[in-house]
Amino acid sequence: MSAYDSTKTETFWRAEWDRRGVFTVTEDPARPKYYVLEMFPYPSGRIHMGHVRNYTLGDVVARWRRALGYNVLHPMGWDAFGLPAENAAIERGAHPADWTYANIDAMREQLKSLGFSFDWSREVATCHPGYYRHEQKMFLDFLAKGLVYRKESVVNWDPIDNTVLANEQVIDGKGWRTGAPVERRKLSQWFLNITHYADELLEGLETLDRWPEKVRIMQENWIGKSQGLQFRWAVSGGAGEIEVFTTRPDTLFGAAFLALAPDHPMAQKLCANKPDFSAFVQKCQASGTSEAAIEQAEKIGFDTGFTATHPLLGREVPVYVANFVLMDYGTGAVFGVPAHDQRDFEFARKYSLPIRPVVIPEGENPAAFRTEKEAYTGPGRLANSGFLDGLSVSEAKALVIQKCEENKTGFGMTQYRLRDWGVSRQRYWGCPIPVVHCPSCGIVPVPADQLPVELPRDVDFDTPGNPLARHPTWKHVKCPTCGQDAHRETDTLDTFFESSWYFARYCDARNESAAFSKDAAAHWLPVDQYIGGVEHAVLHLLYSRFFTRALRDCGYFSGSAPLAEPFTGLFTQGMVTHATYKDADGKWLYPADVTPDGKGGFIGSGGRPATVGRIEKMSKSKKNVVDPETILNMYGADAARLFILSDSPPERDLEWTEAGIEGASRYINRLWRLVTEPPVALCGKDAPAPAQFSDGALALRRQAHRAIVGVSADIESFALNKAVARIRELSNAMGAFSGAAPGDDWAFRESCEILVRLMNPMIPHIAESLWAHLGHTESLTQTPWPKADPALLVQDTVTIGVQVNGKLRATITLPVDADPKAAEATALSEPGVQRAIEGLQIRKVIVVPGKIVNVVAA
RNA sequence: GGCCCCGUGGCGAAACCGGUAGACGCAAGCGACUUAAAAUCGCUCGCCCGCAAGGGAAUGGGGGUUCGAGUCCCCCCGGGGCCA
Repeated sequence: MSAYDSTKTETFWRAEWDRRGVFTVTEDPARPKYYVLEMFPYPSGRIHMGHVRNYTLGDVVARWRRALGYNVLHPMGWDAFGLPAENAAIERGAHPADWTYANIDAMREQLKSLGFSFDWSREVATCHPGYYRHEQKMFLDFLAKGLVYRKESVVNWDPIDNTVLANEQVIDGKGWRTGAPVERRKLSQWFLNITHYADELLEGLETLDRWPEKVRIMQENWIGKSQGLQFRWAVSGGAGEIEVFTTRPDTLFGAAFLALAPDHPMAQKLCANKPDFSAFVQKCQASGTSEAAIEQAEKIGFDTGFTATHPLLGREVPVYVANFVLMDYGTGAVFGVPAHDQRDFEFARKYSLPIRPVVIPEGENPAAFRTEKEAYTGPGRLANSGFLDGLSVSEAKALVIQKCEENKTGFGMTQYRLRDWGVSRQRYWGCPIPVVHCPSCGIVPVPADQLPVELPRDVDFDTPGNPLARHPTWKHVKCPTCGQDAHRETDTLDTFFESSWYFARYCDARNESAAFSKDAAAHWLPVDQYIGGVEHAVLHLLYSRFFTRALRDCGYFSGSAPLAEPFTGLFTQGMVTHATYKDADGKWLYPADVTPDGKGGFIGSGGRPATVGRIEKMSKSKKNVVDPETILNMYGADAARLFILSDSPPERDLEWTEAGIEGASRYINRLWRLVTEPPVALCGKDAPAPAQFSDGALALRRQAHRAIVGVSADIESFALNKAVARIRELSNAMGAFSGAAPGDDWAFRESCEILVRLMNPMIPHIAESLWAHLGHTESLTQTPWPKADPALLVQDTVTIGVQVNGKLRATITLPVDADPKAAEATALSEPGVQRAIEGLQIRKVIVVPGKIVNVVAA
């Protein structure tokens, strides 16, 4: 038999799968459904190793579920709107649409060459009007439902280009292209009311038991629910009242000061005549505006000279303006309790304010307890707090809220860190927001029968700013209500909008009259297994969870089974990393240009020495990238898939190495030889099983049937590196098998057939080829997963360790059902055990059947 | 600073409910085949002592629980993530 030709084999089988249409799926109510989805890519033009890993994981799941008899939906599409297309237009003059569709064509070919079992008939591209017309309808439905509103919001403004910048286009506070300091401008923008669902999104997390704990915690933190008290303090001299929010109403008696955000209206009012105030405000802004930066910065304050009246004590406390109070959070005003908040503590030290403990840890004497070095934030009982004394923290919180509600100075309330989702982008390459601004009717939705509002094709990128806004005709329309001159909204939607519902579109991707039919959604949703990078742990996943609820409330799903969670299972894969290389000048080198010098060092192109740097995530900037296409051409899809599944558990980072892909490739060739040049001549395909097997054949059969159970469990739990190891173990045993006894050929063929089916989800091309070689005409894509024979899974003997005082001294092999007395006797008769207990008294012998014998001696 | 995750041979990793630590692979070494190389096949391969048989200490460090701890508990060190 000739050497394995991966290119020929792989090309043949991909064409064959295509010809037979084996991955095109329709709803089959007779079988259980399984929806496996990988995060769709941005069509940058080329796939990278992260894609290969992501889609290989999904493909294993999809092929395995099909073999188990599920009705599997496994689609693919393109997250096709976004800034890079506009950059290409500016830099190369390519039209964003042409550039995007060309990239899609190129990447589709690349994905196809990896043999992924996608149902390409359901492919979507979010930039296609056939996709975004439904999204525009959703926007209007949300608008009608009160889930969309408009408000003023701050944007990053580049004063040279006269354009709005996305956050990622702002580098160190400067525009990425112009380098000009970015200004903050207020614009009227569209928002989605995600906070309406804050509680539901939080509660829903508890039902997601097949999500990583890590991601659930991230979302919980992001939503950031906190319960507390909002109440009023009167400012001295009749200057007004200040609304204060706190999550620690229990510590009210420890209040030493009141602090306002620098941009709080009351701060502006109280300090209007103070000459130093504006300098102070500038100083606050200099330390940065991010929450993290403020936390690191020194706590500074500005004494307004005013006091505020403590609502329960009647005492006066000073009012400061402080850099650590944020206008965005709560009411922009806090009261400071130095003994129980670290920031307040530092602040009080600096300005010599009293530090009065009011929560005393259990077991401490209230009279003696002091907070000397840092604030005490733990639990305890209230003291020095009048009517609260002796209560627990939670009891005191409830009582203070109750008191404030009784005397009408405040009320209990819940705060969220989560903000509403701003979806307006002043960009061309996005989904147009389907509304018209009319001078007399105001905001008017575009009537449903006029959707989609399509992007105009004739735009220019010669001048900065939004091409839609300066297009000569596009935005000028008649008001749909009154018919007078009006203009279109020129903002487009955030691209997270498209990715918030694409999983639902796949259920019914060619539906022209609706985003998806209720029946199709009811059949396929929710996604049973979603797979992607952890970088989308918060935004994309939270937005999708929100969308599903918003769509539900707009009647998109059938009433009998209203959907809340779009993804019931989530797997977040690790990154693909690679060593970095630099030349003598410190410039990054591509791995492809670096070769080992055989002495542990490396040589770059031109024979110049190269140094190896850290292993890092593959990135273009560090050039430590390996192009999947190069790998495919050299080793084939199966080898690439196998390597990416071997060794590293999928949730951990995977280091791409040349040695690793070489090893995978060698194994593919070994498999080929194992089946095509077997150590035992194969018997006929349908030869009857012999009545008796040799010991060797029996051992091989046992191993093969155990592998079925093991590999199944490993795939189920995403331990694909272990699944690969088990397959290798089985093939190693088969390679070492040399039986010539009657029936050995039958046992070997059986193992071959099991092996090939087990490896099929991972390396499907060679598996198909070997399956055909074994005489089968049916494709593996139609072949059920092998079933283990229970009789071959039971062990009749077991080898266990014998310890003396916890140290291993011997191993013994016993019948599985040996009684403990026999196990003890065998164990004690072992020479190693005898040696170890020589001169000692046996105190006790612990026998755990099937596990261990431990002799305790002294 | 808070919360969460992770530290196992030269390397990537296994080790189920606490019960033989290192499966599987990579790298390395030796040998066979070959005129030679590649490929392939066989053997060795965590550390220390020992020719061996065997023994000793070992899962980041320290302590604890237990007949028995990589696994459970406490403290510390180091790395990573999220939120501040």
